[in-house]
Amino acid sequence: MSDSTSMRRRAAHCSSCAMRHLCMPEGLCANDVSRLENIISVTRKIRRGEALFRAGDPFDSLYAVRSGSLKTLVTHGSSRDGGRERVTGLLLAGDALGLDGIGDGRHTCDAVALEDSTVCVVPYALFERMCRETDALQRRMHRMMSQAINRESDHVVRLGMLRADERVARLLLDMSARLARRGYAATEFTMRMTRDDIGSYLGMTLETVSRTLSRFDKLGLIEAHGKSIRIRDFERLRSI
Amino acid sequence: MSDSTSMRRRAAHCSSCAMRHLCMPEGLCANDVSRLENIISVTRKIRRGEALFRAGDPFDSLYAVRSGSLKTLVTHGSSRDGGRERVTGLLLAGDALGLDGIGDGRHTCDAVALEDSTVCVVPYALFERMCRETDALQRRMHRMMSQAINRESDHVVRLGMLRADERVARLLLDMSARLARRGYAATEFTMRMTRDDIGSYLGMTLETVSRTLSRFDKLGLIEAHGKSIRIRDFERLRSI
DNA sequence: CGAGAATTTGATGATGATCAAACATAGTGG
DNA sequence: CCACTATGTTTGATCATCATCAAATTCTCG
Repeated sequence: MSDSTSMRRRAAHCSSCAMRHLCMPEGLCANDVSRLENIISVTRKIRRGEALFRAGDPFDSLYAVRSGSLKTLVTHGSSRDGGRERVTGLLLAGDALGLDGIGDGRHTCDAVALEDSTVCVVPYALFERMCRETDALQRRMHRMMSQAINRESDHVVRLGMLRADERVARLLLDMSARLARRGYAATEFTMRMTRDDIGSYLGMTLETVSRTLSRFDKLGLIEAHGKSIRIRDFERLRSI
Repeated sequence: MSDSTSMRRRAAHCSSCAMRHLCMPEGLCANDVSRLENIISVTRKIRRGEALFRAGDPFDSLYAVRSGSLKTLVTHGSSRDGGRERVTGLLLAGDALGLDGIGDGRHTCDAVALEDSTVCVVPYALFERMCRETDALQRRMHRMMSQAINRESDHVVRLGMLRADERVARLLLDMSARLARRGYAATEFTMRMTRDDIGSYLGMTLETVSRTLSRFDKLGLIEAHGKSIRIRDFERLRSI
């Protein structure tokens, strides 16, 4: 563990926030919940721009975002542009991450903090064992992974058949909905990703992202000042 | 079950093909293997163009392709073009499918046969219970889902940052590699999807797919006669 | 405050979509 | 088995969208 990250025992905090999302203790008896809290008892801080893990790192834990936000990205070992990177995911508080590593025991993408963030660490070996013993937890795990698959496939659909302005509109609405679900304001939020990140995530250039946001602003759909976004007209944004 | 599909008990067949891929019996004792064979003992036939399941159908089984091939697609309940569909996956013999349904108990996409095909049916309730009892099987299940997530995210990357000809080249190489892994010829195969399906899968129009294949043919990279493809120059195809 | 990073905006051009029409192939019924 | 119709494929011509190049401006943070 580098000096730039710290580990702490925080069972109380974890169980009160991220764990509820990650593990959905519904159906777990008090005894199970306390065992689970024991497994998920370490918090890790990641400072803006730092990586929680990188592609190729050995996989040993899942994570749940406790505060802040992260992006996942793959570095495309490709043909001509030797190594452009591509943003594949945007994780907010409560989201689980690290599932990619289960496949071959190594992470397949980088996870980088978009702002100073904290995550709950879930040692996979322990978690897996507990899944086997507690059927509600196993069910929750399977559902979580299935939903991750569906999210990705939604994203594929969006990328493949929407125009640039439609993609941007969807992203804004998606952010809004996700934040609302977490109890934050749905109309006003901060896009932590740079225009470049957004472009990479949506499959377009940063200039097109910028132009699109400017246009939305002029049309009165949103108010965009740098990273801060305010949605003014959900209806028209949806109908784009 | 409609008359166009039939169900049969076929433990022997299933265990000898799809089950090996789906469940990777390594680490299972003889007793476990026989229990598993008992769970996966029904085969279902789907004729070309018919659906194994549709979005919205209640989820109760996973499937493993035993012969033939299928595509998965989502019908995009979208803004202006009221309901275009988008191909999200291409499944070959040995591939698992149906994982999308675990999330909310309903399938989120259609699975349609590209040719007359058969699948092994894996009742999920039984399978899930057995996962809980057999750790090797649970591990296999988790890895399978994780790999599904990674495959999708690869696809996202391809769609978002590759040009049309690069996407087509990747698809051909991907097909070739997957067939080779199954013991089929790597250089010569039949693309069961129509140009329209391919375009939908790769996020471009059928005309562009057709043009690209024609160009590859003229350049001596492949030989394309309708759906039959022969790869003539892997190196140059990779370097596109 | 100052330097590097990020953003905005403009001008231009290439890639791929769209429209259109000829052609091939496969499935169907006489 | 063949003709016929559906469906799928190829190819061409034109045009829109978005990428690229470039430069000015604003933001951020050390």
